[in-house]
Amino acid sequence: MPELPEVETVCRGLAPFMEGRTLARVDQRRKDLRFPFPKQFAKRLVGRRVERIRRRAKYILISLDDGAVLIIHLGMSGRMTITPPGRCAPEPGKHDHVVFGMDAGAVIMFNDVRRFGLMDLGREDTLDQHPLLCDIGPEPLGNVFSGAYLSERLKGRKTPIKSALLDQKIVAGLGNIYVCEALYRAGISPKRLASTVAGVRAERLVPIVRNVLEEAIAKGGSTLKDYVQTDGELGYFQHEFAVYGREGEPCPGCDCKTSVQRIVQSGRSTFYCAKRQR
DNA sequence: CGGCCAACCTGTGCGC
DNA sequence: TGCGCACAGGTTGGCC
Repeated sequence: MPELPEVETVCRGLAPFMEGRTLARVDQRRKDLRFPFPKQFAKRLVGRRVERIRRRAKYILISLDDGAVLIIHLGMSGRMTITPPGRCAPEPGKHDHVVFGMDAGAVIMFNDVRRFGLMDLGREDTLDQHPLLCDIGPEPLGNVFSGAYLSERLKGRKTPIKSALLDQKIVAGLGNIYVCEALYRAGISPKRLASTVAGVRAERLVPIVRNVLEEAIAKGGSTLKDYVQTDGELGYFQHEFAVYGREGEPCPGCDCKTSVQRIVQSGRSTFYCAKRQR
């Protein structure tokens, strides 16, 4: 379920178990995910101390004490499992593709059924130029992402606003769920051409996108603790969505019979209220 | 270049 | 019970 808020939550969950600790053991259990692993992957990681964990777009960035950065993307089905120090880690299963053993005893497993995820190694000092990161747009929670910025980027775009917001070059980290939710809150139809959102609608949309993401991060943070305590799974907390996955249900606050509709846009489900979103 | 679609891969749930 | 199909939260590469 990894969009920006989930990836942020995973980063925060990993940090206490990895930051300042050394990678004592790295077990790479297959040769590729979406792409092949880099050469000498495990070997280049073992013995390195983790300095910092952070997120950029939907990427997890783990900087190491030799200037390398482990870049991880969870794809559609990737997840991280943590077994805290002192507890017995389960045997890796069929879809546990990488196992990280920390010197303090924590065991972190990367699990990804569909293998749309990826891992790569970059350099801290040139990370901006890394092929996976160099074309990505501004963070939606940062200062660059303003009404003026979004407006400018939507100008002249003939694609639906839904598709434009999913475009990681325009803004980083939004996925199918949070785009649906943000457009619902903003009262903007997902079918509306992006160019017609430039201007006042874009000004309105930007703070709504921020709020949707911040709320989701806050909820992730509050459920995170419990998850690590119980079965160690990170990234699988259930949010309550207004429209996503609610086809046929009345949307919150709708007094009419109009219910949430599901349509398909460029091959992906969009959920929206045709009455409230224009 | 902009925009659309298929493809990557596995699992699950539903209709017949 | 089994089969086939639709669908799943992401991204890319190829085509027009």
